[in-house]
Amino acid sequence: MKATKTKIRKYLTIRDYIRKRIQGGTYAVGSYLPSENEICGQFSTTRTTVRKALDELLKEGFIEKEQGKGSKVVERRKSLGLLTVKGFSGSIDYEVRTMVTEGPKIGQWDPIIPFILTEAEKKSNCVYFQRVRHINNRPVVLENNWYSNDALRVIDSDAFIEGSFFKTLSQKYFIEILGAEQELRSIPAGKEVAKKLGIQQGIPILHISVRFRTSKPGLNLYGDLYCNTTEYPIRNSYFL
Amino acid sequence: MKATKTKIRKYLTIRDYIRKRIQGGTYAVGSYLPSENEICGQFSTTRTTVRKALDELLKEGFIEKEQGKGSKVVERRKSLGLLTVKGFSGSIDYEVRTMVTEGPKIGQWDPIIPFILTEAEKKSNCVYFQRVRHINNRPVVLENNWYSNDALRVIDSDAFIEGSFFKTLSQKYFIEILGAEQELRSIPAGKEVAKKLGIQQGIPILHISVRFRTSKPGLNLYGDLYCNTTEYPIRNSYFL
DNA sequence: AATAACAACTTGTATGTACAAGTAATAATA
DNA sequence: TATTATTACTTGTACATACAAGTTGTTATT
Repeated sequence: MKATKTKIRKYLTIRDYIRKRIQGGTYAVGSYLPSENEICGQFSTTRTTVRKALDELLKEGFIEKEQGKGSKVVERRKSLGLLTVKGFSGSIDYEVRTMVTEGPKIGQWDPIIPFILTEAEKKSNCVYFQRVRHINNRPVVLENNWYSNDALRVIDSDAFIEGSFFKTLSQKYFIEILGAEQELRSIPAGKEVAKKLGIQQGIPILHISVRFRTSKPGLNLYGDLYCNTTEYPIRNSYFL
Repeated sequence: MKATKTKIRKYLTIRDYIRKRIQGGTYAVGSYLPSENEICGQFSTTRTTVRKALDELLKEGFIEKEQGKGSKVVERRKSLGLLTVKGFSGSIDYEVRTMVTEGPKIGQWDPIIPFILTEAEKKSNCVYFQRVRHINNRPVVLENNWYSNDALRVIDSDAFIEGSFFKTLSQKYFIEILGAEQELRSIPAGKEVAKKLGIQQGIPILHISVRFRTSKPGLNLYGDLYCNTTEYPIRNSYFL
């Protein structure tokens, strides 16, 4: 018999402790963590172990280190290679306003999802919602989202922190995005999409199917995006 | 006066030593590196330092570790979030055949590049070449590439290892891709692109502008890709 | 007042040691 | 023969310590 001996590993304990405080806002973005020696004191351990914990947070994109100064909490989104909408000319980030146009509500898994669902997901109901992202008051991205209702309950759109679903997951549920798989296609705008994005039918549209893996076991977020890239291209980047 | 004292750091020495042997094929993909203790012996140091070197190679995607077994050399492309062409249904990787259709030759910087060139690049001549990637003997991706001739000389396309430019850079010049920035757009196929991809004009095409950052200072690779995604979507993924 | 030296912090690199835990082949046992 | 235990490797975690190197504010000097 193999007992489920989840050996506690000190550096993971420290990592999780600090991460929760970053997610919850106790350690605010831009501020510095306690020094490595202070953390050593709190957990009665050595710098080797504390530094291993901080290395994890560094890899995960929660902090960055500055020799002689300390470990600074950073805006995590920047360090992930997530797709973002950016202005066509120049590098100005445009203000994106997000409107929830449907749900969240319980529905059926849409066969448009090009990823193979897990057995658990297939058996589960699915939560669906739709959003439209506006730039300069014009609709640019139509986004459908699904996730398993067994893995996470329905969250009312009014409860979205700053209108952001991901931010809500992080700050209220301590759920983080660990990675994603994407499929990109160029397609002519269909009737529905054209209507919702206020463009002519047939205009080339960037279609993105994405599966986000999260830190919550069993929870994947599926997305189906239609982007009007004529004015605002989609950008992403990643570095070692 | 501040002397340029490039303090040698042992773990970087070890990292570079092993990396070159991976790049050059001395440590083949799929094989295991010498054990940490053996490396300790070679460099007369301790496991702490060797492990730090291996951690770097892990981050860079050159190896993966297996407890109780060793450190295995892996195909690096898989661990980078680079865009790859995948089959529409199923997860089979299709065989992609690449044909160099122009160059490499010295030419002008094309104003289509949407990234801001460095001063050094602007002043330098630029090396240009064009490739068409085929799947099942049908053209799917048209790719234009540029780089500064001051940073890297012209490489004859006959010298491409297995037809791959990136593989050539790694194995012959020890130059690695550190990251990339991309812009994605959906556009109607123009006359030239339609002709080279064997499709009708106006069909939606995925247009990707990309800048690859490399490990060689001053060397960026610029790409301008036109992908026919009707049969084969573009995929990429990234994980922490 | 401006500058230089210092002190007190921070993170970075490195040594040395010990034991836990996973893997694989071998030896002992039923 | 088939199973189990042992052994000898591998990587993983953790301790304790030391000094290098970068940052910042204070103190002493000019």
